[in-house]
Amino acid sequence: MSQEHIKELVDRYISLSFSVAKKGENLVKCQIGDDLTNDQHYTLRYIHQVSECTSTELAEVFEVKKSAITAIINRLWEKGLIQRTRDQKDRRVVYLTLTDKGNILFRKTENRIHKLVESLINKFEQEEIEKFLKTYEKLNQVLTESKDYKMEE
Amino acid sequence: MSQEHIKELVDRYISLSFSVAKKGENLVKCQIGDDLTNDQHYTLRYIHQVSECTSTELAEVFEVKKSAITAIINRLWEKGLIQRTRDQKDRRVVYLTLTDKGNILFRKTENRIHKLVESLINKFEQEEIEKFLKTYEKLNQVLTESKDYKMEE
DNA sequence: GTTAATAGTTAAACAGTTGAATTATTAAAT
DNA sequence: ATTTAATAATTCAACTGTTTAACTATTAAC
Repeated sequence: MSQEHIKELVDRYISLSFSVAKKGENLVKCQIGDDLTNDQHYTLRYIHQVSECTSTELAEVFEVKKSAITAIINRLWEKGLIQRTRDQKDRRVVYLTLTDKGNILFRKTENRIHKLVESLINKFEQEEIEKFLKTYEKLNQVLTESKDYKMEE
Repeated sequence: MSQEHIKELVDRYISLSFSVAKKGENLVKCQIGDDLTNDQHYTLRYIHQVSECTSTELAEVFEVKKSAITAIINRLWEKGLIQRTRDQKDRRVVYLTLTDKGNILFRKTENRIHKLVESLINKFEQEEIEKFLKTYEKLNQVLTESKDYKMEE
């Protein structure tokens, strides 16, 4: 592939990924309302998915430091959406779960987002979506493998 | 499409977009180094692309409020990477351009990012990339049109 | 039984964001 | 032509999310 062609693909990809992420975030924020930020909703989403998890697990999944997780969890905890439970065997560990209030709020917002995406997804052929996600998954894999990429010179 | 299938696609897409964005950001940050944040580099990138622009234009492109742009521009200006020039006809307008220092730094970091992406892009067939970007562009278009999506109930 | 490692928190500092108020300038109204 | 509107940009206070470094509490290793 020529240098010029690569540059064009890169430029297209960078612009797109930025634009799509931004627009997606904004649309999601409209559905979420003022109760939660996007990151907070995403955190609830993960905990809901796995039922129960720890700060360390969240930090690994979100690829941030543990103190960043503490801050987010504190805000969700202050809103009464999350419960902290100490492990009785290993008392260093704190398990995070959704409270009833957290569950209700998550389901409500998730339902709104689901309807939004449903209204968007109809504009695509099913096969187009499948292929897109397949390449996206491959990209994710490649990025994971390149985690420790360093420049030579 | 069945409800269950939609939910699965949505879940896959949300997880992927989050993960890819995060990993991409981290890789880019490694190339940029400590001189710039990703947002700062992206701002330099846009100004470099269009040669000259205003705060209002940046706010529209990045879909944030103008005061957020002022903050970013201030930091770049303090580093001597950006120049502010008042329009002589309409003295409310301030044109933003890269300084020589800004140009040199941008080119250096952009070159490193370019080499990174080049090393990743080889893992894909050209046709796969084209199709992926095409769907991505369509998604971007659909999101743009849905900007004012509101729930019915 | 002392030393290491681990899980989580705290505090200071910073980037990015919003919203409301402000300044300076230009456009519109009548 | 003078007042009123709108526009471009900035400032300030408040907030979220982030990192780094120091710290507490607990468990594992030797």
